[in-house]
Amino acid sequence: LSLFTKLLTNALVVEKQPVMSSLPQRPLILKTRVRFTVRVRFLANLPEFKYLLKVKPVFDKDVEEAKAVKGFRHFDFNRDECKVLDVDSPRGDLVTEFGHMSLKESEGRAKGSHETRLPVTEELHVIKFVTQFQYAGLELNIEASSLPVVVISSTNQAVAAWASVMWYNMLSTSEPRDLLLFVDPPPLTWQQLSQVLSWQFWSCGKRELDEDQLSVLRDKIVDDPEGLVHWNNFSKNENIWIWIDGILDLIKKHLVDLWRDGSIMGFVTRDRTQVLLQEKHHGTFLLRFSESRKHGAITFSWVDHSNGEPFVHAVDPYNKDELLLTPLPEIIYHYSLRGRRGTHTNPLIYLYPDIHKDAAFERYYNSSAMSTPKMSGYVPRTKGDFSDNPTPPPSPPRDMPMMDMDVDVTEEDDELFQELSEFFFCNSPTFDISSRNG
Amino acid sequence: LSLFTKLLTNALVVEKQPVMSSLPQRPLILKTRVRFTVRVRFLANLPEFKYLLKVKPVFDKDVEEAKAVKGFRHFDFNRDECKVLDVDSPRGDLVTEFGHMSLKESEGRAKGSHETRLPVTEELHVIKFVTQFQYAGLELNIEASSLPVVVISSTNQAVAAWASVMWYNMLSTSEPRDLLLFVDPPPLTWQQLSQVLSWQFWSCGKRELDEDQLSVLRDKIVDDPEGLVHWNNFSKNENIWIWIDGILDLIKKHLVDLWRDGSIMGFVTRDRTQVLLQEKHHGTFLLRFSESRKHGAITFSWVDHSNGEPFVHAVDPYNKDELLLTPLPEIIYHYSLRGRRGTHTNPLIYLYPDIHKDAAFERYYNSSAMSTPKMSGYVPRTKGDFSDNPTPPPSPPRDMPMMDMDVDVTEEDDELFQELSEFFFCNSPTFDISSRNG
DNA sequence: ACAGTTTCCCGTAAATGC
DNA sequence: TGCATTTACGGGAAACTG
Repeated sequence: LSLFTKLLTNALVVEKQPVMSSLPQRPLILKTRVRFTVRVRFLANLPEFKYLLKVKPVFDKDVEEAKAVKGFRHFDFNRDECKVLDVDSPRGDLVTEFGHMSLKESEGRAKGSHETRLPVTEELHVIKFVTQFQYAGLELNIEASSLPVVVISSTNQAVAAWASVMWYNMLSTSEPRDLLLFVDPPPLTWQQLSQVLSWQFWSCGKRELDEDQLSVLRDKIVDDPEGLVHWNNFSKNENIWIWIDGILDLIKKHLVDLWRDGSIMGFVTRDRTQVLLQEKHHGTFLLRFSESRKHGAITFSWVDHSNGEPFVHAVDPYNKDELLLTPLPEIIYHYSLRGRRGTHTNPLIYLYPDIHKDAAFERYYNSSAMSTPKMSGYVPRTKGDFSDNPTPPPSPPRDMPMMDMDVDVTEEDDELFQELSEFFFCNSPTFDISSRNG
Repeated sequence: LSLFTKLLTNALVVEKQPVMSSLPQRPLILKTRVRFTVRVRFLANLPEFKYLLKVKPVFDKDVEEAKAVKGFRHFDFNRDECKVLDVDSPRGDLVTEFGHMSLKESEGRAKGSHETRLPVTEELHVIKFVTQFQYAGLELNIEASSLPVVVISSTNQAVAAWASVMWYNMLSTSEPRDLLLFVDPPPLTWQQLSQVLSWQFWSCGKRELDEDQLSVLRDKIVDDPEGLVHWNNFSKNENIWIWIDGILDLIKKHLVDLWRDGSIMGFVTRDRTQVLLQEKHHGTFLLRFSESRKHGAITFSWVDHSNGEPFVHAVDPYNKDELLLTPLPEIIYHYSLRGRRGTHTNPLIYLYPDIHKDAAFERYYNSSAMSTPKMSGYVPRTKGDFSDNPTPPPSPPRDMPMMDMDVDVTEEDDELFQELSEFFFCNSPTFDISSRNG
């Protein structure tokens, strides 16, 4: 039995509580003071080591990069205990679970000036698991490392942290782990970025971005002659990502159904909206996201032929608060404009190109909510019955993930390394999508 | 200089952060793990004791009652430090401030069965401050106690805790402190309870309850032939208080202006609404609180003469979520009913008895928000400009209070005791109201 | 199983640090 | 002073516990 020195890690981010789905996801975002769980699994099936391997988690162990960056933060685990690997009955693997883990910032921090420090969401850390044991006169130090971890202290940093995670992933498919990636972050090609963005929409709304949508995004995001996207424009100066993230959140919370159905064109410029609608029937409308509201908002534009010339109107966008109170299908159903002499009419008839709105949305009308709202006689309205429980996307970016980590220990084996690295990407949404949507 | 053994305390609850208002309030509700501040002041002006008095806070010191109740919880302070009394420049008093205090439940809890335990919101505790010093060969133990403290662990317990605080206050004006009051809580007279309730409305909405409103509440609350109100009916079985508290919260968050103006009749039965409205002009309406919604909701009823017979309509009540999005004056302004042939009219014309709605509410209309909402052309709506910042009531029940406590140390002095006890009640809202509103 | 109680943690606001 | 980062804590929901 020859043993090894080089170790491998694969990190799995899992749905929160009991759904121990095994869909692999990207690196980790951990929030200080918030509980997470790590499961460590010995890759080689060696039940004879039961109770012999004592594993200890260490934060940023031997991270040279940390010393190179001034003001790099230090963290510790709130509990600092070891666990002994035990046999996991179904598969017979050696595993253990660190539950109730959480991070706290530790004092010994070399405070660098603001200039020289990396923003916290660009600081990459790792959690390593170390074990030491004797066997046949041999003493071995085994180590396994997590994928990079972004440590945040407040949920308002999660958006920026997620941008880092995406950028990191696109750049380090098979390269060695580079914790200083954001000291001088390389640009992405539009091809790379569009792919990640599309995954995000799949993850939140069960549908990727189509060519037209991607084209609008490309025009917004790419301003480099060579078609590259620079980190600073993506997540710092222009901060396109914060805008996209607001839309993803809006979809996830209030528009999963309509987005999955493809009823939301979403990314269309005003000009193009004008062009598309004016040659359509009176009352044709489309749904697009607000380009100015940073926290995600959706609006509808419709064409009006009643004055001879086609005229395209647009409504002030609806944000999350409003959609929480009234789901979009209901808003569309009840939308009405005051005409001459106090008459009211609903100008929304066909969803672009020519689907009657009821054909598109009828299944989401909620009978009790759809009666004229706030009418006399205490009409009971049960609001949001179908929007309060949208099918939750499996493990979406915006959830703070539990950390469920298979620490895979094996002999020196570059092939396996390669295999697992690919595994990480192949099981990502892209793969799933291409096999589902053609 | 003769000294003393009997000590006195007066507890002041103060607005949260910097507003060190000195409006005295009732006993205390403290939430575990939430910071509070206690200021301790030596009543006698004895600057020569500067730096000689070392004060230590102790939770439930020598509380015999605690031992009598099975499962009585124990708490400790998260920090356990002493402070030395120093001279406070403006007044020359000896004071000190315990900042960053918080409570945590301690282990040594005698767990009683559910049956025998007091509900946590009926468990009364005290915080005592002890100091020991030598003077002229005399060694003295000085102690001062807070008014009773209700310790909760979650904000959802604050409503029930506040009920306890009110009940306690009405019953222990000048009696000795009884921490077991809720083991067998005495009833209140309607006279007593109505007074406290009225204060609550003053505190949240700057206006007390009038005779008509109190009469409706009396009919709802008193079911005892002798006009007594029993604790079980007030805060347990029927739990009238949770309903009233929801309304108080609604007022505080969304209706302070209208309530202060007296525009909200609020407590009116449906029957009486019918009687009042049907003899009024077409379009007369009144505002009343929902009697069924537990979390506070308001509705309007109006009389319609357009079909010959007066008919009184009512609208489905608006709750906090809805009022957050659209302030009530705006809702009333925009309310419209679909009539025959698609015409819409606003049935609300006169606020009962005969004030035109614009006369009553015009000052609360927000110009940009009042344009027809969600019309075409991206009409910018600035929602809630006048409702997001209602004048906050000074130190309202629903805020988790900081604890700012004058620990008043004096010689044996029953008169002062009496005086301070009265002070506690005389500076309560009642007094203020009667001197303001006549 | 259940009800009372506590913990968990997002999201906003405020405080803090540099 | 301004901006980046952390803390505070209400509120809803889940977890705990007898």
